[in-house]
Amino acid sequence: MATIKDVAKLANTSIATVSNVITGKKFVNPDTKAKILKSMEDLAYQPNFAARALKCNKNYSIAVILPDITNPFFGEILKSIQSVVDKSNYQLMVVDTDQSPEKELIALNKFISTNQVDGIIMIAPRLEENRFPSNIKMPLIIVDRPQFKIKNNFSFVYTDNLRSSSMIAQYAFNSGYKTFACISGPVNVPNANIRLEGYCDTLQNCGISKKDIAVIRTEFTFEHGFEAMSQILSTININERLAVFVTSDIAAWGAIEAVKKMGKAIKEQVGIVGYDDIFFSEFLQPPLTTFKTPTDKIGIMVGTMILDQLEDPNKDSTVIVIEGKLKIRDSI
Amino acid sequence: MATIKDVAKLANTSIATVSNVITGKKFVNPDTKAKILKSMEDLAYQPNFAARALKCNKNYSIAVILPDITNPFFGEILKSIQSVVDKSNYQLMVVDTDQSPEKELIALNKFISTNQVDGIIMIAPRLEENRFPSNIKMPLIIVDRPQFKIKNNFSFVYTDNLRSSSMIAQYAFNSGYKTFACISGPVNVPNANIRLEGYCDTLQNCGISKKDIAVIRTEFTFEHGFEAMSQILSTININERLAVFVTSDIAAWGAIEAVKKMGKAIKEQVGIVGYDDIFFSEFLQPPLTTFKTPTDKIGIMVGTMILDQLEDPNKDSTVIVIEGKLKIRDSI
DNA sequence: TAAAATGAGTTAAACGTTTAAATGAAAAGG
DNA sequence: CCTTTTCATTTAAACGTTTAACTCATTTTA
Repeated sequence: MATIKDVAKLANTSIATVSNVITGKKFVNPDTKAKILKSMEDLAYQPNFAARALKCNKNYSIAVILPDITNPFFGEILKSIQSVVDKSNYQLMVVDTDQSPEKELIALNKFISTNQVDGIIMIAPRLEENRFPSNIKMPLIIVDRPQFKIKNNFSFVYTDNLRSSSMIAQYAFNSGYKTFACISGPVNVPNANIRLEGYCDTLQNCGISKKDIAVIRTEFTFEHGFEAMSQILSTININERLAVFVTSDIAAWGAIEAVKKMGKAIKEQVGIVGYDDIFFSEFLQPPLTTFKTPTDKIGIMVGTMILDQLEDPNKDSTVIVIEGKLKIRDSI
Repeated sequence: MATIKDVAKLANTSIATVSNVITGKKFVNPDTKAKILKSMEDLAYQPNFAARALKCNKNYSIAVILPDITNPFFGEILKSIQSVVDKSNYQLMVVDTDQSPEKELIALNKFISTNQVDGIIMIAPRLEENRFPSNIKMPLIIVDRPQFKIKNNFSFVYTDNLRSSSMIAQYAFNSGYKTFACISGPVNVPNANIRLEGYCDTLQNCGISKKDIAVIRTEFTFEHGFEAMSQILSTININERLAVFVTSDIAAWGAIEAVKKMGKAIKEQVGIVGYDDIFFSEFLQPPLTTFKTPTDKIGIMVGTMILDQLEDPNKDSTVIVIEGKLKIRDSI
């Protein structure tokens, strides 16, 4: 592997001048520059990453910590982040934490202390606010989770889950449903709590008593959605139309299949509304009404923000709320 | 950030001795060692990644280049690779190439020349054999794609797609289907070609003429599967039971929905068999018969192999063929 | 008892960059 | 015509490690 030294020798200049043409931070005589460029070309020279990182205290790497790469929702955000980061010379290091807050913390601490990355993006972390290290010196963006209450210098990019679940409740109520249920995610997922809250509060404003709303907390999977829905149907006596807000599309799909299996009619008897709008939601039978979290916009925002912050280290952290959209299809 | 120098000063030793306890390559007096360990603890010392990388010519990073992170199939493999790499002190750099051979080549060349990674894993690359750079000095593992014909020093981990699609054909034939079709992937995906080949060859051995097998080549998506299946149904006159091999589960799902929409009965009139066995295949209506590519085994194998090769640089490259399994469910 | 071997630790060079400070030739100023 | 300024380039230090070569005290060997 050719080094800057080899280039300098071949071009008959000093290392410093070669460095100057590489970084472009100083003027160098066009002739000299051409000679150096040619030498670099000839030797297929590529600057050594580690040397540069050591000297500049910059690794041109960004960590992305996410709960489950198998979930297309996170995949879409990651892909969208990459689409903007690709245009810079940063690389993404990806860590799948298997939905474990402990693994999130381990990964976070590792990246903070070893300085192998220049910035960190955490997508939908489950770690409790007060367990986040307070001495984080590099840009940290928290995605798909609302701004923390406790003091910090993190950036946030998220959709307003309170508002969206309120819209969902309102839509269900307006569609003539009389009884209501909610199958929400695990209690350690902040957004699962917020969605439940927004749904219930709004229904209450519509005159539905909170204690009449059946609530199940469970994981975001097909099986758990199926299971929870079965349980609701076997518990509740549906005399009137029942609306169920399932706070993730994948679980909503499970719920739909459970309803079908019990021989009930979707929409006529039991309405289902999901959350996220992942790629298959429009293909379900019936197509799932759900709230779209715009993964593409989020990713682009996050990518742009972190590059900005890396560019200008004393740029302030920011909080961005992105607008989602209720996708009305045919399940409620 | 504390450096090795600070640790040495606090422990009242030389930096070399500190380095010796860090690397563990030389014996150091237990007392001294304890003192140093304590100092490291007190200063929350973490070795600087870049310095180490520069000196040792090792970055403790592995690149993973894959076509589409949004596809759970690739996500599962990645996750499984990570599960083993996590136990070492390597990190994964992930690049999504958007199914573009050009982007694959760009990413590959970048990683080869900048030495920011110590090894490369390519999952299901579409790049033509002869376009792979020949001067790759680091371990390269190619996953889910058969061994190249041309000379190289790459490792391969894959399932025998010829054999599995042969099994599929045989199963379809034995199940009493009389007419046959195949909806396979893009022509630049080697496995799509192989699956088609295995299917057709085996049917031919069963006495089905190749020219009687309807073939459509299209992308691996729900929409394309739906589209292709609709086309087949509107073209072919089904007097006898039709078996369709759709070479990816996601497209197979689309195909199922198309059959339903046309008012035909799955299995009785049109049988569908998929490929991959991704997470939702068992939940489809009817549950999809498909060939399971064991993403977990593959990932573990790949992770183990690359760590082995990084450990011992003059270890030979290897070729591993992993056994998959026909998952018989209810769609054919 | 002198010479050789061992053991634990230190010194200093090296990895490949960037960059502040130094150089020295040419241009501008008085 | 000598002094100052400007400009392109070079010299050398620095980033934080690892490691080969060295040191020096202690133990072993003959």
